[in-house]
Amino acid sequence: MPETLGSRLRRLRDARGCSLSELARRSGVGKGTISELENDRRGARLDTLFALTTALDAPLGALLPDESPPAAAPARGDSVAAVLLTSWPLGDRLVEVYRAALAPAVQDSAPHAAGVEETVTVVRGAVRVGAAGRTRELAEGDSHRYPGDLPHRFQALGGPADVVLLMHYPRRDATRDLP
Amino acid sequence: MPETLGSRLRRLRDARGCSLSELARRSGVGKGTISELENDRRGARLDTLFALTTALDAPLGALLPDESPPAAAPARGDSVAAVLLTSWPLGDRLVEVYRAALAPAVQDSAPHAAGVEETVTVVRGAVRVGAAGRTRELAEGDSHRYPGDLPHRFQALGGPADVVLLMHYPRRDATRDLP
DNA sequence: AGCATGCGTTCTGTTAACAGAACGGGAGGC
DNA sequence: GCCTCCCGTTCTGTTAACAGAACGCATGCT
Repeated sequence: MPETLGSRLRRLRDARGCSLSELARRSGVGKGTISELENDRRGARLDTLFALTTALDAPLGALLPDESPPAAAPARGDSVAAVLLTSWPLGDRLVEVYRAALAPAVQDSAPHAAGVEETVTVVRGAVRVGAAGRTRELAEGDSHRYPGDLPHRFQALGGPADVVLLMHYPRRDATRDLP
Repeated sequence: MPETLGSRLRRLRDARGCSLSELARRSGVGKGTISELENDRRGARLDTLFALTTALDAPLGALLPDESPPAAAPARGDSVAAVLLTSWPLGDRLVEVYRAALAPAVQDSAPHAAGVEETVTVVRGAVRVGAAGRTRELAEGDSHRYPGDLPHRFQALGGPADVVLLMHYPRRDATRDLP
């Protein structure tokens, strides 16, 4: 039986020893709504879920598919499998942290939006990475930063490698395009 | 401006260099829907958010209020607040990735177990960090690696700073003391 | 100039999520 | 027995999220 939103909600409510009617009272959400949510007879709006989890003193994530990184579709690439660990806004910018596994084959990457910077830190193995024509060879523990708005390339050397990839996105104005 | 769902969605989309129309095409969500979501003119259903984050290759959490759910309680020193993002075993070793916020005050750290290495990458601000007597000054985007089994020191320069911290433990049973 | 293409916003009709009322059922009290 | 509470489900009318079309505004191309 696949873990559905309704089952998670019911389990959470039961765990709190809270009746459906009482949850309706405390959360301000209608009884019928909760009943049909628990039986997967309808979808939910975000504000509804938020009202429910708040009343149950649980984080919103308690109702969501155990997404976290693993379920989040790994970024594509023939020889790169990247999983987003976290992202957070810093003022008007965005920072993302990936864990990535590199296969020995060469992986070329198209340029990203203007102003993006990437930083790679090798956790296992050795890699050659960087902007096209300016790649660097990194051993375990080494880091390299390069512009992400130019074509760039990943390549593990002598076996698979693991890296941590930091993406640094700039302000949302620049729209320069590339040759 | 207090970080709304619409702003997070727009930032995420911009970060991917994806136009609103293209996101509509890829996700199957109507253009009008996305436009009004980004301008906070309506709330969203969960399935809609899922379709959008999937098309953007991001976890659902990227759109939700920053409740930093899965991670353990922050480890803290006087001027360092670190949150474990992920850890994974590599053979007989262990790698941990932290996101850490540094206050301007100096934070000295006792040596860790022998063989531990740390790598710091600055995400915002500037820091001085490294083994005692051999610290380095890092600007935004810079990285520095140093031995964790010697006394070392963190210090944000000229305001609070954010860093990503990689811990490389030689043995798997090493404890997560920080920093 | 004119026409095309792509962008983001606003408009329009449909559908479904919602609150609350009505319903049926089990557990106690007297 | 009957009455009363509370439970969870189902029904009913309202409201708003939605898809898609229509719109206005840029930029580019001949």
